[in-house]
Amino acid sequence: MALGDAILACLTERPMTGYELAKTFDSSIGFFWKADHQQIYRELSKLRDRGHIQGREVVQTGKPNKLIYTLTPEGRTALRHWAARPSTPPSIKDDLLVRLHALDSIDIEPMRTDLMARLEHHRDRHANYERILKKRFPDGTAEGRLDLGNLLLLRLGARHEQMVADFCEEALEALSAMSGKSTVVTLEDGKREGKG
Amino acid sequence: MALGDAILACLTERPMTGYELAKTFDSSIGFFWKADHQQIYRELSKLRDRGHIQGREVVQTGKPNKLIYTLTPEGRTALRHWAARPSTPPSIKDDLLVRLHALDSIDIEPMRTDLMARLEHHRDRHANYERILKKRFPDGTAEGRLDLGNLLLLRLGARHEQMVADFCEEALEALSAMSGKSTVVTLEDGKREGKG
DNA sequence: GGCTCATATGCGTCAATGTGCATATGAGCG
DNA sequence: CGCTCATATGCACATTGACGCATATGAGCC
Repeated sequence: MALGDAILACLTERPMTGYELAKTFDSSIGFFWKADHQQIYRELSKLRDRGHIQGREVVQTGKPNKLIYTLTPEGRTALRHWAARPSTPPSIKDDLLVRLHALDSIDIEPMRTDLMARLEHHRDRHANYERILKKRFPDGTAEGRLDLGNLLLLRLGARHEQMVADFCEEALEALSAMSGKSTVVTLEDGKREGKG
Repeated sequence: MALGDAILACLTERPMTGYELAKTFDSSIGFFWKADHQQIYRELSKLRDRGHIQGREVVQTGKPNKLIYTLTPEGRTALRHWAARPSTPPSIKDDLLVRLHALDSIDIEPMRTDLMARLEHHRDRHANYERILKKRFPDGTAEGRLDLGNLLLLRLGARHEQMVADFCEEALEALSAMSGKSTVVTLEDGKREGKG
């Protein structure tokens, strides 16, 4: 069980509908955890069956009625129990790493393209984290416990993205230095490799 | 499809049996990717059915016969095709992060215990990566493509563990500073909190 | 003789996840 | 009128993953 607990954790902030949760998993928590709305609705049903959350139907006109879910005392207890269990360190499991392991059996050009896309991706995310950090924690300190958790969370995210971005840069440089020997590097006109 | 490709990537090094692959996934690649022998055998069957690998039975006495799997040309092509597709950036998906997000709804002491365990874990892994790096790449440079891939791989692993370990340390410090206000911090005799 | 260990392969089940599809409606665009 | 978008919920199927169990045998230990 993992997604269920992540949902419980989200609902500690405020009651939410499945739709809102799906959006949350597309932004804040979603930076760390991907879950689409189908997964979330399925999990919500299970949590409701277990009595960890309670749904309150709100009748709407023009839109389908919505179900606002609230944590029950049982849900809070379950969350605390789950949080008291030792966490299992996750594996990295990045396709990039597998490709690096078989670097001499694959084509370099697509690998470079991919690394460049990934570099951009991780830089974007890093910038995003930094933006949120500056906005929510301008002086870099947190007041309450909740804030502290989110500050640490954002810091870890920022550092992680920074690290992976740096790694992509390094890998690209190393590949350039190496591919000069065996492969022609195709760049736009006017640009040239220092080593080419 | 992911594990299958990871297996193909492993088999570019040398032909292996399922048993050897399972051991590989418990050490080198296994630092990034967890897979037990059942998963591997199942995946090997699939890959064999697809013609990506070929099994050669070696009759043994005293032990069950073994099946040494070799990459077929089709398998190599499949690997290259897979490696030419853009990679999907993985999510972090660490229980610790979810707990941080709900920090004010959980118990702090088990959280501290967990962070300490994780700190040790990531430090161990970091030391392990550094050890392998020093052994395989004493001067920090790689010769061929294959070596380059593995050097980059190990570097990323080392940095990742370092970063997470640092993060655990920071989180513990922040928690200590904070818990002095609301919770009694139980430490060994002689130690005291600056803020307590 | 029974115990576990290492070698070597595999099945079955269930939870977790990923992907596609279905339903319902008002609002805005062409 | 048909098209897509945003809101809001959900089912069905396939894959992936985690966990336990089964089989077979030589070697070493008590």
